[in-house]
Amino acid sequence: MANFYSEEPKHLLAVDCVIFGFDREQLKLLLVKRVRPPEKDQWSLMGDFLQDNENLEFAAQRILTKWTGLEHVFLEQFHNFSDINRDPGERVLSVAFYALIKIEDSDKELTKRYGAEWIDIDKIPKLIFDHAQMVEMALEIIKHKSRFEPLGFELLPEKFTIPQLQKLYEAIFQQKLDSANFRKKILSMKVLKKLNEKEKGVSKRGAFYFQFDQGKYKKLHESGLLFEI
Amino acid sequence: MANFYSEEPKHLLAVDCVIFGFDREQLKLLLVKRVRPPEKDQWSLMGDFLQDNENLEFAAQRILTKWTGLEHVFLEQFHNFSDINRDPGERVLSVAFYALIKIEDSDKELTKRYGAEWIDIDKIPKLIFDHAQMVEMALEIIKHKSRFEPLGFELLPEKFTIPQLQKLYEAIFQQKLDSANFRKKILSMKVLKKLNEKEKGVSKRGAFYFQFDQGKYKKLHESGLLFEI
DNA sequence: TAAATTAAAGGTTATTTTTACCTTTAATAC
DNA sequence: GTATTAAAGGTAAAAATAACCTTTAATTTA
Repeated sequence: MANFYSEEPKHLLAVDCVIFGFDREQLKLLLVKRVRPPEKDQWSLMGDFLQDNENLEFAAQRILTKWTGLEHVFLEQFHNFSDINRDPGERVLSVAFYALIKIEDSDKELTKRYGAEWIDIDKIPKLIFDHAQMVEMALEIIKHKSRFEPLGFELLPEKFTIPQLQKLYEAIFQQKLDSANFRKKILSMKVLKKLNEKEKGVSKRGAFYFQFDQGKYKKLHESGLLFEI
Repeated sequence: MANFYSEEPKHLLAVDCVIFGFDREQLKLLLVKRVRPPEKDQWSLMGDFLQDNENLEFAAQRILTKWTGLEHVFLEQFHNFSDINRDPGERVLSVAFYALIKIEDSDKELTKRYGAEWIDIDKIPKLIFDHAQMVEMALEIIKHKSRFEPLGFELLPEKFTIPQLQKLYEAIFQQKLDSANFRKKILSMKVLKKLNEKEKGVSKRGAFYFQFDQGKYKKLHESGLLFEI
């Protein structure tokens, strides 16, 4: 490939991932203690440098697979952090992604081996660089976005009950919801498929399992948006 | 500054701006014919390479000032385009911004001198690289975002009438709105200040001018969001 | 084994918001 | 001075939301 732009400066580009999970009670983030200087041993998001042979989405997926073993994760870039001194080591721009994963599908062995930990979003420790800002922004974004897009399902197992789904939204929005009204609303959107199977052991009566119907959602979405909580 | 990451690859980073304006009738984009190869003389967004001494926001503002003369423009990064071959010249990642400007405040002399043109969004010509994709995404984003944030005011003069504001939203959403209901809704948000002055020459009766009250909006926004169209 | 307990699931009603119009008003044009 | 037009304000039906109540299906306890 020719050098069309040889006079222009080049930059180090990092990809950092805010990885969200939900353990049936609380929203959690996957964090790790940084293994190299600067700020070695401080809590950090998962990140790496963009390589020449990959685009940003590929790099983010590569990072996610490294730490969780998962291959097809919901991932979205949301902001670039480009202040000149944001990394005390050297100038590095960071492209921040957020990821929504089903904790129980992830490779806990792998996560543990690398020393990563799932931490409640209201117990996040001090983070390196501008990572706290990344987390805050990612939280704002999923809070807003999950009102209009079916993000929630990315955090739950394939089969989930309506009370489980409600707990998730309560964790995201940080507020209690009326269970009867929540049920009505979510069912009125016609994107859930009821299974003939009940959850055991949690409540006496047991709640029916449901599945998110991606196909139905796509149809609705194409015929003018619909999903709203 | 030490070289902490000397083994990592560096990348060319462009900043491209989707610049929106509104001429009282139609949403418009500022476009220009590219002055250098590859794809010289093809229509393009305004862009430049990120320099070492600036962050992304600074670079975007620099580009905007160059083409419009305006200094404090509404600007927001919205997506990175990073496919390895997106630029046929050399690998360049692009950080795309959208800008909302008041056309009448811009330096038309400057715009003209550089050969830039305001083009209706439904008459956009073929664009270089992935710029069409950038425009499409920016449009989607302002369409969604202007429902929940007072973006519209960035595109109108300081003083505007409610029918003017309505026309703008009709251009953004690409649909007619009921004028009585639109008026009620926008006034119910209590972020407009009515001026004791009427628009002349457009309609017989003349419509009162209003101003957007940034202060009131901020107060409302902080006490839980409010703005919604 | 029957009664008590609990959360799921469904139902009801009042309130608020939205939508679709209709009426009045203030200016200009004829 | 009357007709015309769009601005501005008003109204009523319909839809959506929110608050709360009842029934149901299971488990636990007596």
